[in-house]
Amino acid sequence: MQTNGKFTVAIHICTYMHYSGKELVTSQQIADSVKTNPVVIRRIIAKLREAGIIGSIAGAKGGFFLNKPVEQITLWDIYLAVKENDLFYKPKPNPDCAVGSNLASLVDDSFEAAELSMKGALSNTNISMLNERLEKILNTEDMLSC
Amino acid sequence: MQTNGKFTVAIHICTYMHYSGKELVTSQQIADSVKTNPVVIRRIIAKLREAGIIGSIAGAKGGFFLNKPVEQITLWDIYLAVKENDLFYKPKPNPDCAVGSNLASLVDDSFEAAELSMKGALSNTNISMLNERLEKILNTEDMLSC
DNA sequence: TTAATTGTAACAAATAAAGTTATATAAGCG
DNA sequence: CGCTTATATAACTTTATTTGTTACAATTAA
Repeated sequence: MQTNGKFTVAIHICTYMHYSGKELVTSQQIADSVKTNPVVIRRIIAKLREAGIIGSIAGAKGGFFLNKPVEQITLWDIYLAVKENDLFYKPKPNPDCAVGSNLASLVDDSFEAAELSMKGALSNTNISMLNERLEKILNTEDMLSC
Repeated sequence: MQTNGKFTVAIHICTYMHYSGKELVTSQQIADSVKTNPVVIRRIIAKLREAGIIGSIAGAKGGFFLNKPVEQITLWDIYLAVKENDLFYKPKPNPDCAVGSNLASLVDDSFEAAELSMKGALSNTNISMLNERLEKILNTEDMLSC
């Protein structure tokens, strides 16, 4: 998986939670769908929780739930929630070189603008829409759920 | 460095080549500016060469040169030249799960649109502009070049 | 012919990401 | 209350990716 794998898994988590129709899903159930470990899922959910996208209930019969209307959970919200680094690597200054010592400030605006430009594309899609697309695909197939 | 480190270094390479004012620069000179190994530089240049951005001359007194007018080398051109993976991780389908088996096709359009949306921001800036910004900064400072 | 340089393969080291184990905490239920 | 199931999170291990290094063939100027 790449650096951005968390984003994709986070979308998977939200889509799965909505699609399942259950009020509460466990990290184990999600992990089965994603084919990974429950701890990996809980780590990503921790970030989605901080962002107010997911809520959790501890203890027996506990689990996770979507904490906002699915129409209001966009891919951009999820992107921001799980983002850890800037999109592009910020060069470390090399003080011995005119170019190397200033490169970061030269590209900073462009890098920020590029990342922000994705907002438009990613805000267009929300979890409700992903679920609609999914239902449409599944109506034309026979498919097992997990 | 992140996955996108090559992009930043590639910008550094082009900016350095133009700023140096030399007709030919060696991978060693660039490596000193970036603070890395000449082979690392040549690997990135190999991609910039494939994209027609940089040309090379082998042998003694050889080196690299910018193969296009600096006004026509945009950050988007460089991004495409050194890009190896898609911007976002494409989920591997999990055939045992309705969500997991279809997620890739659900997010594909959004992911592609997000990546393409950066074109606007990154096409706005070219190597000539970065050099102008650099000269402006250096005029107000005293700085060593390497 | 020698020295300097690119081009590239092969390998090593470092880094980052993901996966795993372990354990504390919380809550439902008999 | 004590057992079971679940989250929360820390610590550690494993794996994968990226970067760095070494080595060497090919090229060209002097």
